[in-house]
Amino acid sequence: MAISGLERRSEHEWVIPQTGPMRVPAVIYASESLVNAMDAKVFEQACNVASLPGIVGASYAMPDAHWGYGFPIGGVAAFDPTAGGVISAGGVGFDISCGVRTLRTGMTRAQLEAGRERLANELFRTIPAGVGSTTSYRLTGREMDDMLAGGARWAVENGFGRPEDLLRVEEHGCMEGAEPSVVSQRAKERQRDEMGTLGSGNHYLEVQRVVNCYDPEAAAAFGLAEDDIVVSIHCGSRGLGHQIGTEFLREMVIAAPGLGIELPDRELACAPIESPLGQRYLGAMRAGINCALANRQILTQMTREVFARVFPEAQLELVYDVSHNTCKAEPHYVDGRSRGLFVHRKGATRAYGPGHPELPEEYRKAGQPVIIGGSMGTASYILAGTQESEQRAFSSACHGAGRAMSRHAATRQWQGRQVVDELAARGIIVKSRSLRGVAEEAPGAYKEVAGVVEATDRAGLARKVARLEPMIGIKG
DNA sequence: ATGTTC
Repeated sequence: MAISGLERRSEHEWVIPQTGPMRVPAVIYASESLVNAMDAKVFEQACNVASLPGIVGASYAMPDAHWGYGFPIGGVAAFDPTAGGVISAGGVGFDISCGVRTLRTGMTRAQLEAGRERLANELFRTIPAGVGSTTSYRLTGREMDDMLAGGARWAVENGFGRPEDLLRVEEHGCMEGAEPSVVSQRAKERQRDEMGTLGSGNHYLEVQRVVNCYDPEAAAAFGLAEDDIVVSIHCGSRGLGHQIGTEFLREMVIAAPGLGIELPDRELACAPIESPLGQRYLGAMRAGINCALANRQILTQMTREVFARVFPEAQLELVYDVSHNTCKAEPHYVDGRSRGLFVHRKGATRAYGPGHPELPEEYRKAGQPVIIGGSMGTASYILAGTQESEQRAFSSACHGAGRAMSRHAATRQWQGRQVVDELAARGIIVKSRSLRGVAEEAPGAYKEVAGVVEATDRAGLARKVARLEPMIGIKG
């Protein structure tokens, strides 16, 4: 079946050939049914990205792609700084380094059941969640700058977690090249008492059980077996990342004409990586990445403290921490030679294959853990990066189910209370301070995560390792 | 995503 403008290259790969202002083709990795269900805006946005200066290879969309600000969410694009390549605030997204980490507890389902209700209550009471949530960890100006430079490493040095955690975080917990001095005072003020908060929207803390190991060897390498209890934390850089995104987006829109950049869409505002503005954004964005890494690290420590009260035997070792909204400098092979590229992944996960030097020793054979968050009430997945992913989309994979309808549409279709009750009937405890938020996040408002993961696996972006089913959800 | 519209 022909889908307007798309050529099918293989079962799970679709191409929009280079035309007009496009500098490279657009490539969509998805099944036929996912492509059919995608908003045409995704294809339009992928083509717009393909027209940006210095783009290398192609503009990619992952199987969970949906309409976003400028770039599609589920979009991947790499740029060569020596060829006028650009960096785009909209290409990273507002929630800089939003991501997810998974902790294994060493507990089985039967052990959890004995105290599940109490654990849910304690987590809900302890983990600050929701719009404008704050904590008592209020940072001084100096501490803020140290946190922005040090990320999760700063958090560990300040008592939040264990040094060995850092081996299982991208960038070993600290994004180098962060420039706290170029982050505005306003961004810092917004973040001052938001460290260790979950936030709202699709962010969550979930207690899950491993229900299926598709690749037992890789699952064992990640410390996972069927019936194990794990905890996943999904959140980002809170007010700070949002403020950085807002400010630089505005500045890039204003600066673009003077930098000789013609924008097909003002939401694609960007600056050459080698320009002073590009460098300033890079320094601020990297500080935003560190903020998110530190935030997830602090939340990890808070979660450990809750478990210590309810299940003292639980261990809570970090499996891995991945970021979904980033632009990172990485070497990639293009046409047989290694080039230093800046890879935007917006709603997309890095998925390094086996043997990559960035990976911790014990994961080097299996490949990078790729954590795919489901919606509340549906499964999450752990995948592993593949060797061929490097040739697909610069070692990238999807990040979640992806929304199937707007938040507004979801609130017309569901009541929060009804969603909570239906999940409870299925044995899933969901706790949230916002019933409207629960309605917006109703499982039915998302694509079928299993189909997205299957397409990701079949497209060769990452391979399935394990499926996780929710047991407790703490929502913003 | 977001002190849910500086």
